[in-house]
Amino acid sequence: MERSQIHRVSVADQVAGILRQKVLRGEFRPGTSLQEIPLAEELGVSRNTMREAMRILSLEGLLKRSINRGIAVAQLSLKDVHEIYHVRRVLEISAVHAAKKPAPDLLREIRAALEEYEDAVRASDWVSAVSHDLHFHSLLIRFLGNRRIESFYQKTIGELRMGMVLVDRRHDRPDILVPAHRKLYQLLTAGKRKECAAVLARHLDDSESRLSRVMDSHESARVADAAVPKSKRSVRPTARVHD
Amino acid sequence: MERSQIHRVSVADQVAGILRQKVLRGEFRPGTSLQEIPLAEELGVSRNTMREAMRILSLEGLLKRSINRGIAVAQLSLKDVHEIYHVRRVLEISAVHAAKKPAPDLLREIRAALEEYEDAVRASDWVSAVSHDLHFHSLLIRFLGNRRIESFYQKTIGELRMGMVLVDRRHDRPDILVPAHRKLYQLLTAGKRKECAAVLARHLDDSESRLSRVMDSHESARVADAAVPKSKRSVRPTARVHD
DNA sequence: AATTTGTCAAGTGTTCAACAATGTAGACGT
DNA sequence: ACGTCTACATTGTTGAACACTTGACAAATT
Repeated sequence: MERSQIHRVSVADQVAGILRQKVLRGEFRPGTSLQEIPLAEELGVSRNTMREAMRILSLEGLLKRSINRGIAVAQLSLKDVHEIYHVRRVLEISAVHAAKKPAPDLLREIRAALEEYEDAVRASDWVSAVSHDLHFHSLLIRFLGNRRIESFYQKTIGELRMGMVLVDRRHDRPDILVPAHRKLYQLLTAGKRKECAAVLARHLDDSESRLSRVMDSHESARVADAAVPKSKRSVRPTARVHD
Repeated sequence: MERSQIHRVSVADQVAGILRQKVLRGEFRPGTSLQEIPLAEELGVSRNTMREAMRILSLEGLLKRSINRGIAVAQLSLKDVHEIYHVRRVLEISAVHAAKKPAPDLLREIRAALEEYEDAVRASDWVSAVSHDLHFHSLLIRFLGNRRIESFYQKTIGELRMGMVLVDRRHDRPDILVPAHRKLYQLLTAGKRKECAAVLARHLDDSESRLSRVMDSHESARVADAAVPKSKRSVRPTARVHD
């Protein structure tokens, strides 16, 4: 018996976790509306608990509520992507600057993430590659040693990930970003923080414009699709939204 | 008829707003436990709505839930204060650096906040002074022009404010911090961002150590108080907590 | 034909009442 | 004083009900 924390979490939290995974893995596509009753029945919980779970996710930014009209999976706009990358720049660069004498354990973890990332790329497993890429960056944030910043970063990255699973991977080539990561790790261990920050800034700019380009083409395709009058869309793109 | 947005928000959100105010104004002291049924009846809403409202606030960090034991107003530790000031340093300094050519409207708002702050200090209205002080800093964040960062900052400041209302104002002298703010504004309008950032960093350090000192004395007083066996405490300070 | 109005079903927002699961406090015996 | 047990209080969860909005379609109007 080696459980430091007994596994006691509320059902609502568990449901929120399940939904979160489904959203982040792309099982629920952005824009699709989630209805309380069917989902609650599907997971075998009551409507109230499902509401609580959805409330959690909407506060995390993964779901958008529009009052009396229901809840839908959040849809990232280009502006959102820009904003999220701005967040990343501010936090990750601060983190790198804070890595004056980094903990060896953390550096080891970063190295591990890097290797897994490279493995995934070699195996052409893009989904896994994206995951390890983001994990690499999440580890950088740990240099700040700040729980609040970490959870904010994590939440923000979650939104980004949701936007990334959508994109058709054939349109992007994650392997190109590998050398940048290797360089980052190298500069970090060498203690060249300033240079590392500069490389990181360029890398994030590059990554952002890459994603923006892909999303832009998708966006225009989606809009063109919507122009066809027949298609009944379940969710209005310009709904008043709160939360 | 000149209502741009008809006042349509869910009851749960309104309740959350009311509770938020009460917590931030110090009507609910940190550590006090909030019970669902009495509070729900007091505001004339059902228990479920109250639960939703409390869920919102606990995700904001103002309330702490410990499963099956209830919800209590969050209590800032010295470590929390340190972490929050760390967040402030990272974000506010980034913001000042981003103020290359600041919007004139924003500068005007900052000036207004500064003057209100000074007025409050002259009137010895400490509560109002703290409020305007924090508002001044919130406006700095706007230089980043990033909704996500702003709401994160706002949430963090909320936690801090909750901790500040508790401290007996006689132990601190907010007036001392006025010149620093004036200097910040002055450097900002002069476009001396680097220097402004330096002053800001010092100011935040000063502010943190000031609050820490006051809280430390309170803390020890509180602990000593708790040592008296008779006093029935409604909430255990070391409860396992989630959310 | 185009616009307006009425109707209706579906879904959310909210309430209520109950029960189960858990934690709390006091009584009890040792 | 120390644990154990029991009764009570509170939270967690469920299920059902009702009021209101919304969106879509049909009917009525111009």
